[in-house]
Amino acid sequence: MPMKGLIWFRTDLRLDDNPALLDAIDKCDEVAGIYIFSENQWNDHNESNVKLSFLIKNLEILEKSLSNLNIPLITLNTNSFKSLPKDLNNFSVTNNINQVFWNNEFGINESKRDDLSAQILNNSNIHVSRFDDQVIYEPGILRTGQGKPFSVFTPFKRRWIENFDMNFLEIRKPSALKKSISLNNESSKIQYSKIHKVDIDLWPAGEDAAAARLSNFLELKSRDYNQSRNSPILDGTSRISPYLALGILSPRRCILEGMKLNNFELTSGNKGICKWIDEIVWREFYRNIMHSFPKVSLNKPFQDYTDSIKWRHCDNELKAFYEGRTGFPIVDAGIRQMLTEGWMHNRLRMVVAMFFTKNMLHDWRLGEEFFMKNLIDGDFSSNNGGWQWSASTGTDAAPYFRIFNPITQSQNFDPNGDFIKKFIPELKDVSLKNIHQPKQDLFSSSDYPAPMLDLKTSRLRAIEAFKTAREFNNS
DNA sequence: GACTAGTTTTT
DNA sequence: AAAACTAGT
Repeated sequence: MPMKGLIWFRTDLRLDDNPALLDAIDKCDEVAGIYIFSENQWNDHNESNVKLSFLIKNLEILEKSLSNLNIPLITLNTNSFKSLPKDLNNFSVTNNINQVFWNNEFGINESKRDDLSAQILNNSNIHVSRFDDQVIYEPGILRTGQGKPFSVFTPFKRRWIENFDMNFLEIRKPSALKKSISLNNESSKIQYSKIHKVDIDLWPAGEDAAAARLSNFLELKSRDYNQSRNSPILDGTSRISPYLALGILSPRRCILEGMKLNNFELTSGNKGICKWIDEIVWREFYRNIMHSFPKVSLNKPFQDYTDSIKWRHCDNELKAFYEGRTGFPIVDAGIRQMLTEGWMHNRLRMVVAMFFTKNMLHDWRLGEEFFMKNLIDGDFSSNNGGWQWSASTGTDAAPYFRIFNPITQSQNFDPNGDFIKKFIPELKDVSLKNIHQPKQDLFSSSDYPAPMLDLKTSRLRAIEAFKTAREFNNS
């Protein structure tokens, strides 16, 4: 009897550096891939339409590249994570699968789903093999001297480097199977009710496109990354986050290719490359936070005291914010970039999040949700980590009194207003002198709204709200 | 318990 | 130049 394997694909939609795929090919004579989709679950997690559209395109490409290895890709629909383990088990039993392989996901619902799936499959005498492809170190493994999980990036990174070994980055190529598997089930088309067209030029699908983008960035931009990453108009970032979010590209591959260009150094050599690798480690850091502190997945802040902050709630302000009409050009340009590209430059994510949580004093969870619903690179742990950092409710929190000034940020990082003009056409004729604060320009277009708030008083209001919550918690 | 150092800064 | 903060050693 041939050994039949099933690879359950989730956020690892690639052949390159895919440990579950490699092991399935090693151990089995015949292998199928499966992707199980749930529209309900997708919506429950606030995943965006633009990301869904990107997902579907990537699955089509994955299906083609898997077929070169003699591995068919089946897609199934399920109701939710709850119904999924049963459906996966039924499929496996019906098709006489002996072993199921997957790469772990660390979200709280995802872990539960995976544990339950493994249990049900084991009960059917199907062996389960689980791997890690999202991180260099299994979450929770790196610990402080006191044996606690890290909650500050720098010491985490220090330990990460201390324990690092080049062997971690050994990447094998998968080989093709001799024979294709025969299945009793047909694939079903992924069911969804709404879809958003992805700009194919901005986000070409597939791992070849991802690899090309990575090498293009590393060759042309990585050395200047230390400086140019802060300028939204220079576009000095790699823009690989959508590929990382769905696993079209692996973080290990990113680190390896970066290190190759830097004489295999992590801390010395080119500052830009080191900084960029840092960002991959940040991603791993926030995955560790999600793993070690389940509360952040349960709508709770990392800093407990911030739960008693009295957030404001104003529907008009929220509406203006969601549409990119706050009257602060750099904030609005960032929001409008996200609404048109499905992606926002990281400097602007911070500016926008800080403005929302501090100046507007609105609950960071609303902003977190707004981003997830509109980003092509939506990733729970990175998005949650970033929002909580900005809101000073999270790990490594910026002291609550350190509040970005959107005008200063605009002057520093979009000095000529080029980025503002690109995304806010109403302001295209505003003079350089007034572009960061257009309402002071007599000739500015009346289409653009007046500032929704006063920066100085709203800043003090936020500091006061944090102070009150802190004192309330100490008493 | 003292000391160090901190992604992304402000007035 | 200073600060209303604090994890990790």
